[in-house]
Amino acid sequence: MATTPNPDRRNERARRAILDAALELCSTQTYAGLTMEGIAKSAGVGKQTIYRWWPSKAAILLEAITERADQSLDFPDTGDLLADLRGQMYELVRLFTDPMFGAYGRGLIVAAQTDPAISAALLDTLIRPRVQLCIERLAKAQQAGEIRADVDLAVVVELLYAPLYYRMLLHTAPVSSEQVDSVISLVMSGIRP
Amino acid sequence: MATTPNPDRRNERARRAILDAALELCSTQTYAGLTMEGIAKSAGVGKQTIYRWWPSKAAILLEAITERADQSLDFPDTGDLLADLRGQMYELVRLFTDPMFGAYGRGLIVAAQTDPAISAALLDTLIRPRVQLCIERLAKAQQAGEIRADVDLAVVVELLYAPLYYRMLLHTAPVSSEQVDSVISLVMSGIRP
DNA sequence: CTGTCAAGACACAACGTCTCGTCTTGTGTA
DNA sequence: TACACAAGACGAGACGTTGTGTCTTGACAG
Repeated sequence: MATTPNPDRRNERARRAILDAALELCSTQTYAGLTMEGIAKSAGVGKQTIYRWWPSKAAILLEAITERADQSLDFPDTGDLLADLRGQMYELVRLFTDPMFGAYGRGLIVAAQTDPAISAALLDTLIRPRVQLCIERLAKAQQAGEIRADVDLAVVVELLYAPLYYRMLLHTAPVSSEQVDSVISLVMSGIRP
Repeated sequence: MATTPNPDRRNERARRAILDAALELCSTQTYAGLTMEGIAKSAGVGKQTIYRWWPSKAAILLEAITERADQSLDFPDTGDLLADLRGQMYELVRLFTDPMFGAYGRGLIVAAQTDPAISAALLDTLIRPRVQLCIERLAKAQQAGEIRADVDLAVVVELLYAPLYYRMLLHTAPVSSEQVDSVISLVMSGIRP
């Protein structure tokens, strides 16, 4: 069909089966080993049903992940900036070192290198909202005088999180909570009044 | 042949043609569009000749890049730490924003996600030697009292360079010399005595 | 009764292996 | 030193395999 499909008549059972099969297969093997045919077979679904609703396997994964990641989007504010940052970043370390999430997190970033649509969706739904929340938390601290007024908070966020992505993607060393502590310690001493 | 090929009888002309064709094709199209058959055809070479000497297209690119990157491996030491860092990092920005290098740099990192051999080679030949040189330059500054004695220099290097990789791979914002300036400025104020 | 569904056939592209016949190269012999 | 020759690297491309994305079919649900 060249015409756009009708979402009202969509079979929810098939959608669920496809998303679940994609995550299931991705945790079993590598992202590279994930195929449309594999997903279709494992979900008990025709290939056309997949191609009707998703343009690529990366799009499937992105939807599956977004669905699960929507929860726990809030950045804590206990009044203790260090503790809040540490808690949030430890959580990210947990995700990055989780074999399942690690596999498809890397897979999505890989897909984003060649597929601009995936790149944009990844940024819009996962990365940027969380960066924004971190900036807002830092802004409160800045207003409270815990951070120098001239510091660009967007740069601080990059400084905090980039080393985690760096290690995850380049495999120079394992992502760890020790790394988080070192990074926070150095960055904090650079932005304190 | 199951036996290993004899390097002494290797045809240098074919090797050159393959490496050149790989770089050429990689700059023309995307890394994903790079195929063994394409390289073979473009180099005027049989596929077997490629498979005899390289296990994957990533291995070809790695060798081609290493060959060119060997030069200019030294980290400058003009006595001015800030200027030295800035110069070296501007150079990296230039590479990352170069369309050709950008394409196969990203390609190599992508390949490293699924191929441990590529990952190891990438680290050993390109990443770690340069990280080491940066650490050594920082160590001199530390001995000269420009950096606090308790600062872990390996973390500093990650803090400096990770944001560039972060932007290159996640496409949150363009890699730029302005970013370098912000990062250096924040990091320096965190490590000064 | 229109459109989605599961199933699978289809043409295409790239993979990695293989088999040719040709040409090159290192080595042993004179 | 000169040369002959076997080993093997070469270009070309056929081959079976796998995954791609599209199309067709008949069943069935909104």
